[in-house]
Amino acid sequence: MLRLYDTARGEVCDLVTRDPGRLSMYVCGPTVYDLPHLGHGRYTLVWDVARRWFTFRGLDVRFVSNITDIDDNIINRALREGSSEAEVARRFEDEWWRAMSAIGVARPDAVPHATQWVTQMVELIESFLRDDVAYVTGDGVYFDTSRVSDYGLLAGQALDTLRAGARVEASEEKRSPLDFALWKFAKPGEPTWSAPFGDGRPGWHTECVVMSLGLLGDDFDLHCGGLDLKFPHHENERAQAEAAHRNFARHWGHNGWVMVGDEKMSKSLGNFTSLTDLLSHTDARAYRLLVVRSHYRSPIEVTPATIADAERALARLDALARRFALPQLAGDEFVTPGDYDFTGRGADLVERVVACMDEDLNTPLAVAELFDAVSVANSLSDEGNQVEARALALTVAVLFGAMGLSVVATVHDSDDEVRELVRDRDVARSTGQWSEADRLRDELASRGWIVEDSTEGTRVRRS
RNA sequence: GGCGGCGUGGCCGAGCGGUUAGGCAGGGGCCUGCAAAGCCCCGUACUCCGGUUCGAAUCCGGACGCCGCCUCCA
Repeated sequence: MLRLYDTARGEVCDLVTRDPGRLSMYVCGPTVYDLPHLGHGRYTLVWDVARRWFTFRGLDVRFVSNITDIDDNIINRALREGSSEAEVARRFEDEWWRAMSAIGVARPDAVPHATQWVTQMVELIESFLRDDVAYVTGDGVYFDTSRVSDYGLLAGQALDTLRAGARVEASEEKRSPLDFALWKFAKPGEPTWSAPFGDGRPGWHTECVVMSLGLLGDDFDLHCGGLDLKFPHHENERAQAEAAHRNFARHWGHNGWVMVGDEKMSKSLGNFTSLTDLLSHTDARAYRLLVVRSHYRSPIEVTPATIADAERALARLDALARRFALPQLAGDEFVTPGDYDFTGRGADLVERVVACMDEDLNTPLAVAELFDAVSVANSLSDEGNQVEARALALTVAVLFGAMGLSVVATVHDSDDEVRELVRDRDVARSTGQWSEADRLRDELASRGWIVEDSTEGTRVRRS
């Protein structure tokens, strides 16, 4: 039984899906007004791993994640750049998918765009006005949070205690500081959609309720996002669903922050590193490994030291892939167990990893099991037991693949000159000319190649 | 002020009542012409103070330190 921490209940619970054998999940996507940073990278990786794992475990997963393509930040950026909102949104959405593809995060099954769902949002807001759950002010339509009795469930706080600490916003017509905008009336020059209660644009919290319910239906299984969305974003989504008398997510998942020193990485603090920057000098797989080596609900620190650590660990996996000529799995195709016949040690490993992963996606424990198996596979091979060794190594690759991490056996393409040096060195070694062989190795090293001798002759790989 | 989380060996990071977590780095050995890769051995850690227990990193109480949310944020 798959188990997962549910924020609403505050504990790890059985993941009982609406339809047996199927799982619907919605992950709150980005607002496209800037480059994706490491925090976006972490949440997309975490939920990509979850999606792949659920698939590996035999669930038919439907994965929906939105793009918020209209909001204040986009408007401000367009204004600053003298371009249009649509242009800004399109440009950064392109950047987004480029980054996602670079870190190996699979495309969602559906990608709703806020601007495509305005009609449904307007209908929802109208119903709120009709039911007196929302009210109109000078600048928009607001949701009356006092109308939802259990408002604060996700935050774990009662409404009145939330209000006590809320900072008061200036020039506010809201009845309560907790009330939130469902709709913002357009100022001159801003993008606008017509609505019976006044032309304008939708508020952020309204998009996700409408799109998640619209695409996955009432009572869908899993709603995920970064911990910062827990409150107020997800709370506000919940409140709307409740006010609309619709069953919302059965289960809530939230991932922890990326930290910079002792601070959370965030746009407002300005302490972020873009994914593009990271990937310019780091194997994207190292970032995925770094992410799965800690639990998804814990904070992680991404520093040159932790990245370097992950890169070296990854090199160990790639060495395994080279030694056993393992296939490169993961990528767009999801790994499922049906294609493999696990026996003996491999079957035991699968069983152990499944136990770790099924219990609230304990990837760090699973990774520990896998690294143990790496040593065992190498030992078996050292002892000459090639059949068992390779079977176990393959199982390791399959299970990492199930988390979306491919091990890579690729011997990088070398040019003619390099191949000649390698050939010369093999000749020198076979005739015992050690100093010549060493000189050729140094020569290769100076060109950025690491030399590895094997029974099949000299092998080189990029340093 | 309210709510929540965290403090583990040089670093990263699991565990959450009794058994070696794991990785990286470091030391020693094996293998190798020498290396690389690989294997073996080595650190005996849990912020502090009390308590419960045959036994606590793990439970309870307290202290200290740190972080987050309550406001846009993945």
